Amino acid sequence: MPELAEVDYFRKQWNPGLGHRIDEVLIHPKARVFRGTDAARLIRALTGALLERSEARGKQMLFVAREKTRRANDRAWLGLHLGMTGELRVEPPDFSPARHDHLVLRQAARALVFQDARLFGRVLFAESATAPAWWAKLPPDLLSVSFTVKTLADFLRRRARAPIKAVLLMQERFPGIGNWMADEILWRAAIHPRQPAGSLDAPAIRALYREIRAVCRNALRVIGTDWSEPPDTWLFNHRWKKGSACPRTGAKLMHAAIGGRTTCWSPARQKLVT
DNA sequence: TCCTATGTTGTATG
DNA sequence: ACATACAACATAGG
Repeated sequence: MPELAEVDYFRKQWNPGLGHRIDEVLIHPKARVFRGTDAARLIRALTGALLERSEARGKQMLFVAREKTRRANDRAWLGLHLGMTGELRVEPPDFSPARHDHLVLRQAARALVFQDARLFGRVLFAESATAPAWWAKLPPDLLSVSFTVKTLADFLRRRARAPIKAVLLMQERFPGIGNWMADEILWRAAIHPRQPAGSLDAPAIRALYREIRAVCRNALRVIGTDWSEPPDTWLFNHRWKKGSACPRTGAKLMHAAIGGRTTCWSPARQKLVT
């Protein structure tokens, strides 16, 4: 479910817990979301710690806590990835975790819950004075000044033979873009999802750059703020149901698997060019 | 029963 | 080594 804006929306669901102590940590230790993570150490470190702040970068979230017993500069770094079905929510403090509630941070006035039915999500953890590599090495935000037309063009050249739809899903360059955002971007830029990434000319690359930024901005503003329904001028509201019409041309939308993912496009405005 | 799902990753192949 | 394609992961819902 979660892409850039949905992730930021879920991150903010835990805002009521910032500035408050964690009294108890409850986990399902054998859940797949803890693969590669020392869950016992996570419990030890976060119990009694003060939850200070949070951030989101692409689809990755970070929660930073200060431990009582460690040196003043040390922090506990909790990374959360929501996978396909992860969600963050708040429950009353006496809440008991259900089957899919794999991590619960219990505080005096509330419980912060991470749920994930399909277990494609992930929990990361570190204790250190500076951010761990899995956070510090994340690629630059698509709305930051370091994502430029040249950055984009260089990446497309390296992935020249892959369909542009598959390339937009690569998190190493397009953090936060997922299946619906990729389709929305290509539809707005009038680029066919099967178009090889290396075959885009300079005007197409500029259009792609512009629409990547626009879709990120719009998604964060509309969905990321309060999960508002996007307007019908987006592809978003039409892409899920087969047989629906392109909101710009009125022509029938097409669906096919491209890059291993269900893809929706408007053949009336997205043409393969050779 | 079969198919689908807003994601990543390990592995095979070129 | 690098780029590409795809099965696998686990569960719920239509």
